[in-house]
Amino acid sequence: MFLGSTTNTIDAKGRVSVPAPFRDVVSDEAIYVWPSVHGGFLEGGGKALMEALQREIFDRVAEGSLSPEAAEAQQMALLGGARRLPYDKTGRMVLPEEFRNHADLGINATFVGLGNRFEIWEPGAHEDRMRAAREVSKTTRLLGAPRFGGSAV
Amino acid sequence: MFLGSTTNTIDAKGRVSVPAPFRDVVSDEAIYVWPSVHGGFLEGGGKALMEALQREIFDRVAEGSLSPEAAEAQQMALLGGARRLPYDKTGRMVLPEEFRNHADLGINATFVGLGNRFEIWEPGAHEDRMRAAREVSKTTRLLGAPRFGGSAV
DNA sequence: TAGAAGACCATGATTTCCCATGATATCCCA
DNA sequence: TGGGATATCATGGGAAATCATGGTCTTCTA
Repeated sequence: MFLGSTTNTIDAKGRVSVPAPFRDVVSDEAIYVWPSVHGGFLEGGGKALMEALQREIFDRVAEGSLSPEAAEAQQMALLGGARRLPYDKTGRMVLPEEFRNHADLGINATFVGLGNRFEIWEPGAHEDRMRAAREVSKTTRLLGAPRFGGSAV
Repeated sequence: MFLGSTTNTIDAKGRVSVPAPFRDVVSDEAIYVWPSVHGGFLEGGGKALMEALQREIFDRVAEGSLSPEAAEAQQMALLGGARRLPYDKTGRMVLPEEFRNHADLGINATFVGLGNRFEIWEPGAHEDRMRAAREVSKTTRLLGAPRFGGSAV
């Protein structure tokens, strides 16, 4: 499971270290990354996630909740934009320039674990987004969240 | 699995480099390509895909979800128009002129990986197609895709 | 025998791999 | 519990391999 946030540096060659905890999650020595259609950041996961996404598209067409046209668009946007990024022995991968541009990445990239997948953000943009996320989550209490005391957050 | 988009140049002889990652996917030293019946682009895959498509036609006739006439039409459109394109030691194949015409290809061709298959587009046309696909896929949320994006959209 | 198609060689640019280094975190034992 | 030894991690740099592409040569065919 992808957990936590880590900010690593991108060197002149476009290389970034994949956070070690993330590396332990995936099976093959690679992660799969694509530009998000929801904003200026990257989404990614392991091989298992890619396969699950494909299967879901297929299943939803079969059950009729997704039109063949929408499925094709989905495949084009997801698979057509995605890339398998293998990392070397030291755990480093190359972020293609197009990806760095999409996420407006400079010399730093923030990896954010989100369970079965993760996101890659420009650190400043991630800060803003986290602030927004905290605002939203204030109104929702999960099991195990403190009921009293503390400033919570 | 075919993934990502790559644009390569077509030389005077009609030769194009098959993207190296694509070459790793197929078993024999060739890919199978045919003009799409859905628009001005080419579709293709490996030997495994061709066999799977044939099998699917056969099976669907057997189970009755496809009439023998429709099956014949499918085979005609698919197998009749398809060609096996072997690539040389350097990974380059020749795109027949009829194919280049169908996809309106000039000096560049964009290979788009879509899982078990791929497409070949004129770069400009592909850009338009990709933009449209990303628009459509915004509305289709798969496996816990992000509900709220960042500041930069 | 001409023309086209296919196989083979050459080259520069890019990418990938490997080693080295410093910093941080982890472990272990007194 | 402290403090030193060890392992892990992120990052820099250089060497080697790969890739896309231009060109030449051979072979088949009409």
